[in-house]
Amino acid sequence: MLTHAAEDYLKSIYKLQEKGGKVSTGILAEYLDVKPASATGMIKKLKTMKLVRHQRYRGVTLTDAGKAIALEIIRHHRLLELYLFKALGVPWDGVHEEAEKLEHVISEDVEARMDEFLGYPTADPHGSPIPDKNGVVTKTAYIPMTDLCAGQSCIVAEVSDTDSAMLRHLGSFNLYPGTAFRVIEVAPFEGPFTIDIAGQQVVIGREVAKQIFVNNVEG
Amino acid sequence: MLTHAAEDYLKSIYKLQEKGGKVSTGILAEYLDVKPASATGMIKKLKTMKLVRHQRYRGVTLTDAGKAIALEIIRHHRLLELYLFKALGVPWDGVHEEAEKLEHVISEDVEARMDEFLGYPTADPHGSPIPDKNGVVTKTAYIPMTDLCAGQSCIVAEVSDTDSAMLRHLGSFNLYPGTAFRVIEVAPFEGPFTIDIAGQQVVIGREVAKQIFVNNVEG
DNA sequence: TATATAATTTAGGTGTGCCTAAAATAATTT
DNA sequence: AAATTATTTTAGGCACACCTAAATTATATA
Repeated sequence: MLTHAAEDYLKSIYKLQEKGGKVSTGILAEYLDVKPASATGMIKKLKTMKLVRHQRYRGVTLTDAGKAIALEIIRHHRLLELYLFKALGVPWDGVHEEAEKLEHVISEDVEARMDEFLGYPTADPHGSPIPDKNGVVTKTAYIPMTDLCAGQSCIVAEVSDTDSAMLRHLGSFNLYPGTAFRVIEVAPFEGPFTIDIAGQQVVIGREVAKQIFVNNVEG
Repeated sequence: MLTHAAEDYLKSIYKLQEKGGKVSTGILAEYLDVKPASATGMIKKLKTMKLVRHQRYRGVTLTDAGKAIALEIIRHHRLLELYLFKALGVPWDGVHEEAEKLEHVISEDVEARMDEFLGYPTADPHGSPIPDKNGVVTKTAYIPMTDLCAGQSCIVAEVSDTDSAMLRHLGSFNLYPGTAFRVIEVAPFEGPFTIDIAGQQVVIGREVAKQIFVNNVEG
């Protein structure tokens, strides 16, 4: 069995390589809030286990074995998030933190039971896809909210799950995956978005909008 | 926050001192499957944190602070066992192992939600009492099954939770806390018990009987 | 091309929790 | 009381996952 830290590294490498191919030690270290030297050390360890490929100064990539483990951990995480949300009513801005600890500890048996209870779901409370038992992820190309123009309407598909204060903020006006809204105005010079959610007008800043991805864009 | 290992030590000291007052380093080490020298090391650490009292060669005891933490961990453990059993259908011979890992990781918030879901229960699937939020345990003096005589009937109150093979065995003839049975025969010279469970005759050996505690003895 | 800057790796160190082997202490037996 | 046995403690080590500081290597700028 791998250590928790090793699992976290694999998961992080997977996420970073999704948007950018090879992952540099520095980026990885920053993502994990760890010094680059620590990341180098773990990369070496993972390399001896044949879970990553690595060339000095050229970044890391996951091997198939490494990717399989990363996807398993991500599956644990997202199923847990959804379970905590639906079965225990944990608010959506709290599930990430909780799942972060549980994901390393839950057995395959308990995971399968949660999966069954939830009816074999495909997305977590933030809209991120849940890999299936075999590690297959169905990823859809969502549109960044920042690409929207005034007059367009859409449905929220996915929201970044890392910043719980932002999630509380979005929750306060019911902006969840599945929620529909229409863009009323986009202020010039990288300004904020004014949108209409079920008749309510809400202003959303650029930084927040960057974390929101949408679907079914019309108009 | 304490380390997982430290929490396990506190929990073990609590359980051992329940039946025997002061706990020797050797007994503690054996219970935790660790060398005595390792136990000495942890005891020293816990002493500097004022969680235990210790005199060389005279054993350890928990301080009030240490006891409070031990009871909190035990509460986590037993609530988790019951939750896994009732909400997710994990078989009773598997919940102990699973809870052992989860107890160190679950938040107070999730625990409170499980407690609410379960209707503020007072015993886990093995009949062990669940301490309340303030660390108060209502312990009842149960009777060891080995004290029973032929002709007596009773209700199962509690069963040791550590040996999962034995739990599977007991489960196979529906011997759970709450199950009623009547002693038909006790073989002489420390022999086995023959009992009647809902019309079925079952033979239970001494070693197994030692792990069973009963209630409401009649006849 | 030489030099400055940034990224990466090496080297050495910390705290935790475990280990073994040997020494010290206490309890038990003769 | 002395010797044996068992328990407990000390001493020294190991693996893990992190750290800082310095050296190396690559990239960008003058």
